[in-house]
Amino acid sequence: MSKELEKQYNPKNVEDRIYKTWTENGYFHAKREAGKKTYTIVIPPPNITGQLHMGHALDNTLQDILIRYHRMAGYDTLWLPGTDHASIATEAKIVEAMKKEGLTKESLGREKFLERAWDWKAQYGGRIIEQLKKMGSSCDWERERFTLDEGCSRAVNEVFCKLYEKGLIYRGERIINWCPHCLTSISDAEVEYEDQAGHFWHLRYPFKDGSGYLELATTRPETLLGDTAVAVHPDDERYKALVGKTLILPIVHREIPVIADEYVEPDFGTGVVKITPAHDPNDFEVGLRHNLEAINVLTPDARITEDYPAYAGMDRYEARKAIVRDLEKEGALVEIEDYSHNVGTCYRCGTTVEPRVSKQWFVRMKPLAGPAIDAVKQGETKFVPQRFEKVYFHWLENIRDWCISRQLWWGHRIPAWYCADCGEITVSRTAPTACAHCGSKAIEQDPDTLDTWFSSALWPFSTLGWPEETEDFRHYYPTNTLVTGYDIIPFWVMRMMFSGIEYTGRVPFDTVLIHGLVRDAQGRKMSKSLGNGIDPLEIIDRYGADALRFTLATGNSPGNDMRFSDERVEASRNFANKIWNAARFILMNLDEDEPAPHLPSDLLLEDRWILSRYNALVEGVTDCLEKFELGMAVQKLYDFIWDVFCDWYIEIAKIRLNGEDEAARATVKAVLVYVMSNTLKLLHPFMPFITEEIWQTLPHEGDSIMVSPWPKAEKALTFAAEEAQMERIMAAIKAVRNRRAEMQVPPSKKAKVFIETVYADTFEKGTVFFMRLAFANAVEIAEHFDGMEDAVSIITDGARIYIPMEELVDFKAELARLQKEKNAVQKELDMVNAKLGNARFVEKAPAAVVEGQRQAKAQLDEKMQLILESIRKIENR
RNA sequence: GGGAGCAUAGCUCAGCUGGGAGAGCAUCUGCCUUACAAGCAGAGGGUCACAGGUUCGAGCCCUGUUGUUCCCACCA
Repeated sequence: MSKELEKQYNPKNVEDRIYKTWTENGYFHAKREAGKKTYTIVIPPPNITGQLHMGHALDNTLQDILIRYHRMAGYDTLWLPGTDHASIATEAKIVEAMKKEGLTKESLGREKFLERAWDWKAQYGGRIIEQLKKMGSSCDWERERFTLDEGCSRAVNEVFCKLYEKGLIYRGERIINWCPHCLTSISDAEVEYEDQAGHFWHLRYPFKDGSGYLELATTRPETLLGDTAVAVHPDDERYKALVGKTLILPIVHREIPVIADEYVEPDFGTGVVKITPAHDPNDFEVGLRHNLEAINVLTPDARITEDYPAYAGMDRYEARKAIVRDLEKEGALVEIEDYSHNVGTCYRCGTTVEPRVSKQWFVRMKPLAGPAIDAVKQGETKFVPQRFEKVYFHWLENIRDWCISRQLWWGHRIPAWYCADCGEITVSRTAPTACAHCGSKAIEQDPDTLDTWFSSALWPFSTLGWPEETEDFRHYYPTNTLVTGYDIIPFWVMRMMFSGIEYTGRVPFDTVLIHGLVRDAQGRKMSKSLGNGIDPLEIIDRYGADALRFTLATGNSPGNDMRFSDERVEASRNFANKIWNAARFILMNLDEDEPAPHLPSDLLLEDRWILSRYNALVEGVTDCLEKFELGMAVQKLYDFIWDVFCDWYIEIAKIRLNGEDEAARATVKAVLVYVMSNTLKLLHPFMPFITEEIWQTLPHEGDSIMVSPWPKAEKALTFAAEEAQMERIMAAIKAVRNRRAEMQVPPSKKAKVFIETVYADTFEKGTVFFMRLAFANAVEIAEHFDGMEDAVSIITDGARIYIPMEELVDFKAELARLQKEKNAVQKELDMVNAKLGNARFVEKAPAAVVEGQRQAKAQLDEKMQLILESIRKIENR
């Protein structure tokens, strides 16, 4: 015994130490090696305010698996990390913190506020990076970026100016989604709709000429203050004659016209709609078509303006009550109906969004969307799983112009200056000193900043140095795989796609690997408000990062949500411990100066079998990784390590390890180390820490498992015949164990085993296995044994096994069991015979399938013979 | 209203291009067998939601139905 490991694997003794050696050796750093294929992933940058949650843990586990695999497979591999300034989320947090000190943005002023924001970034921006390191993420930290750093900011300015020059960015007065809490505009993608219980207020608007009234219904009576028309459908016979007449708006007593517009659905409600262009997106469109005035009745924080003294200062909901009351007084309220409808809310704070007319900057999307659609249609970028293409297409095909200006301070300030003299706009990459149109010095920069996602959209190339033609950009762009959740497709994936195509002329990545959400054990979304979030760091603390990663990578297929539970992590932890102990066992048997494993030539059946199985594993795991079937890869590794290597090979290896034959000992040790250390390589992308720790302890060549070459499948290691022989022996051993368990024979009771078979050569090779694994104290093999009438008999694949344990044999039970077995085999035989008897099956099915059935039939026939014989013997007793 | 996912063992889920119904957990039985009780050896447990269809053959492909989850959508 040369080296010893602790009895249980303790990740805490391992993880930080190993991570440190990796970074100290610069293994994560991409070196732009000539002649190597590149593999690049840019990280979805987490928010600087964020804490690592399960979503990050999953996302980064998948990325690290891909990165580590490709690095070992010989690619020049770059995983570029960084963080996002997350303007609205961060600003909200800072404002909140300031509130506790009695401060507001305005009282502090822009400059002081930004100082605070940068302090905030310095304090919290590094926290999530440290947490990513805990996960084992092998990012190139020397290339870490931030969306608001100098380079990214230059890219943002460049893009803004380019698009402006091309006419793809414009400033205009439009109706936008306004958050009265965050006090900023937000984009369509940032609005979340939810069903809210509300009411339908049926109102009547009187005609000016006293000829009665029009009845209509609304869910938002308070917007009545801003009504500038009432609309009906042009073909609606009921109202055709009324179009053009004038109504008196209740309460306000303003004169408004009845107009005809196709937008109105005649069958809905009374078929009459009040039109409030300033506070409803549809009404806004109607207003444009009919030249209606858009009267803004709400302040930015959604209170009624000073223009309506009776309600001035009331918020939307107070005003609603007051106005309904007044409508009732005026006799304009007909009835109130319960009604549930879809209401837009701010994705950050949940406040009900207020559609609002205001002057904002927009990106003209139609010209940009087309090429982004084509790129995916033509397969330049593909989604895994493919079905998510539909989400992508749907958004791009129905896209509206992107509102990019935000009334926030934390972010990229819009590079546009307004001239006080001529009123023109100067857009410039660098701060201008005078108006580009009239030369006036009286210019002032737009106070607004850009949507966070504007800079995120440039992330795959801004981080590599673009707009400069840097070495990194030339070398690593376009990137390869983007890993993200399906909820981010409209926010980010789509925007990176059109941005990449527009600015660099190339798609930013060739594959988008989409994963689902991590839910709690009950299947609920993890959320702060529910308090059901599971902290990945706590899981790491309890079970280790490898166990967490393994759990996240397994039992889940791409794109589907997964449930997370402690039980699953426990199973992963147990697996880590299993590997640990397998390694411990091997190490116990190695000498101090054991050389790195080279396969000897005097291999036995079981050596060839395990090598052959290992070889198939290499092929399978590699194939799965190439196809992004990470869950399947990990399952294959689990099954091989636990069920094949540990449960069978190690047990069998003990025979020679405990023997005296030094040559045999050397051979089995070499095979053990060879299979173990190479399997560790295959497992390394999934469980980087434990694999490194063990690999370092085993005899090895090279400095670290993470930079060692990925195993290759070799023809020379495929032993089909040995696999088949071994399977036959294993089946026999299982049959013996099974029978003994049924008869409740304790393992301590050893027995002689007689194997009656025509496959003597095969079973000869497995004689010792029976002693070790089937509780035998002696094994005899022959084509026929006499005098076994009183022994327990077991039918297995190609053999009948006798165990003389007369005192335990209940012949009645034996007979019943044999009958049962006979029936089972007969059933199988019937099915096989039916197939083979079907001419169309034999003719049409692939040759391999037919051959497989023939072999199955032969095996079943053989087994049936053995069973019938046994039955006859018992009956003849 | 449109689109998508899911429905397989008691629970959570795999099952890739059609040919063996599987894993983990839970349950039951027997084991401290000198790597591992976070373990070992066994066992039970399934009309693969339902109804049709294609096929020699369907958990898998097609159509429909039901249930469920999610995304999108301007019905005031």
